[in-house]
Order: sequence, then C-alpha cells, then structure tokens
Amino acid sequence: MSLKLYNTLTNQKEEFNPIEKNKVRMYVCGPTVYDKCHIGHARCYIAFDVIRRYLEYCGHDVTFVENFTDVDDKLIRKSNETGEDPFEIAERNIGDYFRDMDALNVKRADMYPRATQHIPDMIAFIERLLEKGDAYVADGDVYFSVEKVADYGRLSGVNVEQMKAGARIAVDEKKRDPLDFALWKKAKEGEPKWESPWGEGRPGWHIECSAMSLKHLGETLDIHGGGQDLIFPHHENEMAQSEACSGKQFVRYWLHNGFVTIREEKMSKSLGNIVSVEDLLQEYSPETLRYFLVASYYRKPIDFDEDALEEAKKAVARLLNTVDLVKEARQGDFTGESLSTDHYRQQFQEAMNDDFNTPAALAVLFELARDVNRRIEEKNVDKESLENVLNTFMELGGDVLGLFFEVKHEEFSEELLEILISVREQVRKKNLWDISDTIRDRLREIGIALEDTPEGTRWKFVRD
RNA sequence: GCCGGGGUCGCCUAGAGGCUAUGGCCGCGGACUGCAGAUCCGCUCACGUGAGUUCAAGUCUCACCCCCGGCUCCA
Repeated sequence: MSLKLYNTLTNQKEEFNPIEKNKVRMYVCGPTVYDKCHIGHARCYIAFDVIRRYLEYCGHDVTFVENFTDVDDKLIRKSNETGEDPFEIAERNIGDYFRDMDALNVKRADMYPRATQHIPDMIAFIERLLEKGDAYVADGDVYFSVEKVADYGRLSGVNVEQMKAGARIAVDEKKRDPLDFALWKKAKEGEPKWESPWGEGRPGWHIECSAMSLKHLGETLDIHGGGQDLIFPHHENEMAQSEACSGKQFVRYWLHNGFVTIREEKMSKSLGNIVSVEDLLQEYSPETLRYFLVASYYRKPIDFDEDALEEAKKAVARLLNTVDLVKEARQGDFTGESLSTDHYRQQFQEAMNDDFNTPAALAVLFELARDVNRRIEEKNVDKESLENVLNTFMELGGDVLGLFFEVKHEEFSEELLEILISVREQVRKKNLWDISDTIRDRLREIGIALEDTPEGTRWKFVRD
C-alpha cells in the first residue's frame, strides 16, 4: 500500500518517493498579508495541514516551511489607501493569521520565513541568475529571461507562442520579451526599498519563494503546494528561475488545492462576498469549519453556503458524539466481544493513500462510529476494544484530520455542576418537569448540554 | 480562442471495467424516552444525452448538451 499523489507537473497520480527516505521537504506558499484570512485561505492551509499530518502519520519526518509575503503591490496599495505603514499592516495580519489558523487547529509550520527578512538571499539569487545570463538589468529593474528556459510553460500548460500572440500580456518597454518577469523592481516614490547592486528597489513576487525555499530546504523540494491560482504565473516562474539557478529539478511533486466559491460565485473584492475566517468563527465551531473543508477532496472546488455549513455541523457532531460515548463507555463495566479496528485503519489509509481522499477517509470513520455505537448500545464490547477504538478515532480523526482536539474551557466548578445535576435528578423523580427542564435549558445556553440516559444524566460542553 | 476540471439519490460527497454503487444531511417508519438530546434498526428504483469497445461500462472510446476554473490581482 503506497501513497499516491496527483502531481500538477505531470497531470497524473504518482507514487510518492521523497528524495531522502522518510524525510519530506515541503514548502507551501503562504499568504500575502495585506488583509484578513478568508475561507479560501482556510481551505488551502487546512488541506496542506492534513497532507502534512498524514505524511507524519506515515512515519515521515516532515520539514514544513510556509512563507509570508510581507512586501508587494497589494500591501503598498493598502498602505497608500489607509496611510498605515505597510510593515505594520503586515505585522497585524500575520498576528491575525496565527490566531485564525491556531483556532482551526492548523499545526504550525517549522518555519515562517518572510520576504523582508530574506532580501540579501534574493539579491544573491538574482546575481547568480545574472551571472548565468538568465536575467538582465534594465533601468534599475531586473528581469528573468523566459526564452532561456526551453520548456517554459511545462507546469501550467500555458502555450508560450500563443501568449505572445495574444493581447493579454501587458506591454512593457523595459522587457525584452513580454513574458519576462521582474526579479527586482526599481524603487518608486514612497515605497519600501532596499539597497541592491542595481540601485534601490524591492524584490519581485516570485523570487522570494525560490530564494527562501532554497535557503531553508535546499535545491530540490519534495512537495510544493499552494492554491490552484498560483500555478500560473507564480509557480511556473518560481520553477523557471530556481531550475535556471541550480540546474536541478526544483520540485518533485507540485500539489494544488481547488478554490472555494461563495454561493456559486467566485469570491472577490469587487463582488464583496469575501467571507473571513474571523467572522465564520463567530458563527461556527472550528470543528464544523474544518469538517466542511475536509469533507471534499482537496483538488475539487467547494461551494460555500450556510446550508452546507449547517450540514457539516451536524455531520461532525455525529463523530464528536461517538467519541464522547466511547470515552464514557470505557469508564463503565463493559464486557463482550472484541471489536478490532484493523479493518477501519486499513480502509482509512487506503483512502488517504489515494491522493489524500479525505471524503472517503471520513466515510470510514462514520462506519466505525456506527459499528461502535451499535456495540455500545448492545453492551457487547470489551473495554480493551473501546480503548482501542478511542485511540483509533484520536489518531485518524484527531491527529490526521485534525477534527478532534481539546479546547480550553473557562474555569468553572465541576462540583457545583454535579450538585445542580443531582438536585435536578431529585425534582425529576417528583415529576417536576418544568424545573428540571429550566435547569437543562439554562445550562445549554451557557454551553453545557445535559443528556438523560437510563444510566443517569451526563453532561458535556457543546459548541455550535 | 487556448488549457484544465466536472455533470452520481431531494441536497452534499466518494467510487474510474466485474459480487447487493461510499459516507453524510434531509425525509418517512420503528426502538429507547416524561420531554429533549444522543444512539440503534428499517425504508426511500442516483451514474447528463446518444452511439461504440467488451462476456461485463458511473468506470474505456467518440460525438453532443450543460456547468466551473485558469490564461500575469488572487489560497
């Protein structure tokens, strides 16, 4: 059973073999921090979070690097609009990014290099390209010469000749060829700038990923990921300049996640339909959001709407309830037949090995949930099995998919709650239903759900 | 125009040649229950259209009809 993943470079599923056995070098294009994170960012970073987690589950030692683009046109524009310093804008959005991603249980990368902290690396990279004759200086700008790359377009499948013929390329007097792209941009008035051999200026967009991945992960990466929109021009250009520089293959497996649409429309500033993670977390639990995003195959588009989130909320609750039931059951005196989780684990792995097929993997968890619920209901399962089932849920649904995780609750007295529950028990014995229901309703309002069972009343924290 | 991805139950979502097509949500019936919740059991004639290949086709081929994305702002 081997892991296969869909490689954008070859347009097919390939068996995954890292350069070094059990060692994975992985780079994901992080956000340009000019604004808050939206649902599309969440989709991307959760997708690659799951990929990273699964690789780790398979025993790989993953080095995961994700960058922050903290200097670029959009940041500068934003700064000009608001008057706020661009670096402050970046800093604030980076803080928000961590807050949102932490809330969504996205594991932290091993490194978060920032463009502005790698200016010398980028300059050195550009100098090397100039030495090799793959780039040229033009009036303070430096451009990469696309014609030096024989197979330019091989990642994205763009047709070079056709693009040249088309009118979609902005004409720029300084460029020798319209497809050439900027490595270094000459400083303009009021923009952030750094000293360079070509005068003051700032780096182009693509160079940062090439320079930073080279520095932190080496010349060849095992996995490079990002949103589908980055395939062209960003990744095509990264690949062109990195391979020109090193003479080696830049990335073995290119992975790209699909987009999120909002009620069947593209999410965009002009449509004003951007849904921020911050806002979503006001309405929905991290588990719900995460489930929603993981319930589709990462390469397919997802359409966002409230109904879909409501569905996700109920679906994930089923799994969460089962985990609670198993936790509770293993405390009781259960005996009976054993329930092996081997089959489910194997099915889960089979699904994940098929290019991280999380919907199929979830289906396996639901099957396990149904089967263990039935056994608990029948009181026909031994404690060891329950323990095993719980571990299976925590590893597959928790460690790999990131759906189950502990959250901190405000300090409160469990003892007081127990007293309240026992008082309620007494009034229930006297059929004083209005009082007992009031207690239950009021507790529910503050996030504590009571459930009456033949074995007594149990309570749990709930999040919507 | 060029390139790419799709159309599977009421809705969402897997499956890519072969036993009764995955899982979820909703709906209906039942068990349990003071109610609620949770859980369990059962039910509900889903593969865009038309040809072809094959003993066998959601699954391969061709044609057609629709949908979506990219083509230097984008995760």
